[in-house]
Amino acid sequence: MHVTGHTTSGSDADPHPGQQKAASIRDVAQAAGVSYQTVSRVINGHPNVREETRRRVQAAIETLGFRRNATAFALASGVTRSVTVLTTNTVLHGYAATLQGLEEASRAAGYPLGVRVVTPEDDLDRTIAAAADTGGGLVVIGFDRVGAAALDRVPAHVPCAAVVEAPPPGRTPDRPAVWADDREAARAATAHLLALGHDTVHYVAIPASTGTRRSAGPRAEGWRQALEAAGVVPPAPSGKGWDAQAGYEAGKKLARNQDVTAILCGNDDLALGVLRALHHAGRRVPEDVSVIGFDDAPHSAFITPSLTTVRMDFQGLGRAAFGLLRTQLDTEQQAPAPVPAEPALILRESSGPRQSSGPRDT
Amino acid sequence: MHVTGHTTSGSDADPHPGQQKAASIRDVAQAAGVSYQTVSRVINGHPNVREETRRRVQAAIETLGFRRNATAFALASGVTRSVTVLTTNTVLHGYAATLQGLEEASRAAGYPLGVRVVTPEDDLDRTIAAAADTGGGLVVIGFDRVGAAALDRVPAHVPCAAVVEAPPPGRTPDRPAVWADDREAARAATAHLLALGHDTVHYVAIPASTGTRRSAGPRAEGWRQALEAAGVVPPAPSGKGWDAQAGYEAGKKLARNQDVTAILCGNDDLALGVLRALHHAGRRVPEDVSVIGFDDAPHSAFITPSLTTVRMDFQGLGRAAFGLLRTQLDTEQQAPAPVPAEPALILRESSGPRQSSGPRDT
DNA sequence: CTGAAAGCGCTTACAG
DNA sequence: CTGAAAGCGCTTACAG
Repeated sequence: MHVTGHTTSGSDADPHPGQQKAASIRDVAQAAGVSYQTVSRVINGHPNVREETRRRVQAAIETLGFRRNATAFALASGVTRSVTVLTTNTVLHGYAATLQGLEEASRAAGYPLGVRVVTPEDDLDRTIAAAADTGGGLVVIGFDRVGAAALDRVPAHVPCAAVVEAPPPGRTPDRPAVWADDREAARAATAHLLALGHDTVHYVAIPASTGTRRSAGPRAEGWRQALEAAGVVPPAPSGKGWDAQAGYEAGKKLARNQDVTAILCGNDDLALGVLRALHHAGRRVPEDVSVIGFDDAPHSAFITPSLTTVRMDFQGLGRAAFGLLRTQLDTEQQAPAPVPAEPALILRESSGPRQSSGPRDT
Repeated sequence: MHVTGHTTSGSDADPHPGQQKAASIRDVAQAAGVSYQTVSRVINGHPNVREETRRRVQAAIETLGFRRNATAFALASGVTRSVTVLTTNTVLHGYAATLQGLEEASRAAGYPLGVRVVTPEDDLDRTIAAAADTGGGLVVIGFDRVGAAALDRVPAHVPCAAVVEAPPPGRTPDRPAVWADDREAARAATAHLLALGHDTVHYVAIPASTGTRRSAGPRAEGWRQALEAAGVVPPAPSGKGWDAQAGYEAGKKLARNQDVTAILCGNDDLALGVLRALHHAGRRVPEDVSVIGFDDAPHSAFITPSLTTVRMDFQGLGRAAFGLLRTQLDTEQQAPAPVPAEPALILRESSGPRQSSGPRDT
């Protein structure tokens, strides 16, 4: 049964929630016997304040429990130290982990963090403007089409950093951005399966982040490159979505084809669905089919069979993106943004050598 | 390989990022040939404005791309429509899904949403004060000890709503709060296993949210009640953590005991670990052991065996909590907060009748 | 229906 | 080293 609590003080109509008003800079000044300007100097750490004066002001601040009004500060100074992240999703592993990294970094730096989800139905420009109105800067997560579109539409004067898929070789994003080399990681994962004796590797794709262009995304490209480098004609990729259900659909079809002995998936959720479909079809993993995922989501090490996958340092990307934004927001010298870890292939139970057992007679 | 992009306009030293200043209320007034006060009336939808005047102001607003400065509005009006959520975690299913619901609801209402993670190392009071300084209200996620402690320390004058575990029967939280009846859900899940013929049900617990009190949390209590109602002495609960690794540790021990034929877990991650441990020990699920989880995380339907679990409407809780906060922030009449769905037992492959096969001879 | 004044709580120059 | 003034962009009463 669902239940809701009551309101604390009962009355809905009372616009004055009791409690005295917060102390202002002038209250402190009066208590310390100085002008409020001097209080401003103290709370901003200005050098030119006599030691004893500073002490007196500090004492008054403590006593009154003064905290500088952030809104007034922002309005008067024109600086807003805050970040709002624009993303299409907050729960899928890649997004959630990136968000986690952003939160960590913003917390360490003392920046408030805002989050706004953008959906395909939204008026992108309105959403961006509203987020920018908050002051501070934007970090946009551009892993998918809508996210990438949002990034494209951020006005040039708005401080902004992005975390994106690996851009095409030689190309560099228009905006400050961070990414991991998932193209190379996909290539390496595919090459690994080939080296295991598989004739080819099938690919279950995540949706592309680019619009109508030729690109199918870095992961698909890396997969294709590895195949072509081995003289193998890439089979048609499948997959229409991000989640396990989409993986299941794609997996059902692949499972029917006895020639399929190795599958690379665009993320671990897809791989989970593929595994399930393979199980339903009675095909063993890794004996009959090898499966490799992407991202190393938390559950991937614990499912059975445990999932071979490419570990991605999304948290690191989030932290780095925050660093990139901060250099635009804060003129003071600051520690360089931490460097994310490289993607790494994690070998587990779901992949193995091609078994030369059964011939291709379905 | 990790790579970072460049900054857009090159120069780090340029404090003026080009672009003209945003239009103010006065700019609009001048363009429309009225006083800025009239502009204020128009943007606030005041009734007493001549239709033609309104139109002229609107036109000027469009032309200049005016957007009301949120900071100035907040300072002058004293109202801040924003929420910041205080949580100990953003990625575990229950937390992430609650956050998702909060984001949805805040977006629908046009409220900016902030997120701040609190850790045991933090000075709670400082963190809370900083979050409250942002203006607006707080929503605290009190599923665990640190979250519950944070909730306790929110000053009385700060608008605040919480999402918590089910409180002890008859007790009601000090603050406006929402919760689901997971006590009853745990009772029902346990009763279901008993009805399936299992002699007893073991419990792998999530950490308790209360401090040193007697309570082990509603889920543990519901489990215990169901056992006692059936005249079964509850075995000692296990589990020391939230994640699959903790479940694996607990599962290893339970797997050794051949008397164990049914296990209820405090969440799906723990259940995943338990499943893995059972697999390693060669005990089949559900033939030898039935396992039931809690929460219905996204992957639970796709693992093998698929997980019987209690579905929790965390998103609904998030939405409801936002509604509870909004009534404190906004005096205008508003639609009542949506009611979350009841917890529901979802039967899948991991649970089944007690097999009377082997006797208890280990 | 519309304008001129005062103020939200702070900061940034300007004077001593 | 410290104070008095003006202003950030808006709103809320007060006058017409």
